[in-house]
Amino acid sequence: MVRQVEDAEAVQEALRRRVRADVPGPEAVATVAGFDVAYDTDSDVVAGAVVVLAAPDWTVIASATATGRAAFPYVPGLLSFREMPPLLDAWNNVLPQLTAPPDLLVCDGHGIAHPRRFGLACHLGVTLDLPTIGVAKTPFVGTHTAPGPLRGERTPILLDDEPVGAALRTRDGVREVYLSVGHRTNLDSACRWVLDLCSRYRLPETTRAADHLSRTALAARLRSGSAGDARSAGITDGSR
DNA sequence: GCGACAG
DNA sequence: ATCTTGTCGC
Repeated sequence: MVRQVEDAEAVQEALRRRVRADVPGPEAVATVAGFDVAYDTDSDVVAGAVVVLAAPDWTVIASATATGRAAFPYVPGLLSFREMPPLLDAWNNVLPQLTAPPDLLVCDGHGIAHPRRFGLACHLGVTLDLPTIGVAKTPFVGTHTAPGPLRGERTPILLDDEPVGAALRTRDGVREVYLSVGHRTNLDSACRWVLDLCSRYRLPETTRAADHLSRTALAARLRSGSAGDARSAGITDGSR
């Protein structure tokens, strides 16, 4: 497993140079995709989910899941190697439902706020070559002070004296979220769109919908035994 | 050397 | 991530 870790870190070092974290973000966002993975710790079964929401009210217009077995352990700093396989499978399942790629991707976890500046959001963004933001529920690396209590207030997350993300208050009085650029956008734009996605709850609608779907898919997969049918193959119908 | 450590 | 009861608040 030591070897597995060293290889993964080498892959990160190689791919990190493709990350674009200081470029203009999407001007307009017609559709945004949310990504999440649910786990069954006993069986090692995982379920990845992708949801696509449409502006301006972020209604779910498409979604898909994919289930499988975790092929990589959870190692802090190497989360993407655990979550990318189910997420890419779910992505491939949702693509046929779309007429155009989403303008923005939002995933659970960090982007460049990462020990090697290459968190899950970077890996996903670089792989799919689309604007991507990482939104995490807890800090990972760097330091920050508490932002003010009102929606929209934010403070920088500093790592080696560099701003790599923001602690952002998405609703008045709630605990902040920790966001960072994944790929092809910048911090201001990322904060702007995350706030737009948080009109009712602390977490973005993308995260909530993807989280719900991944849990549902995992439960369904655990309920209906072995591989072979459409569900265990990961083929799920999109909403509409 | 000793902890901390996204999900 | 996941395991879990009650409880506070809109």
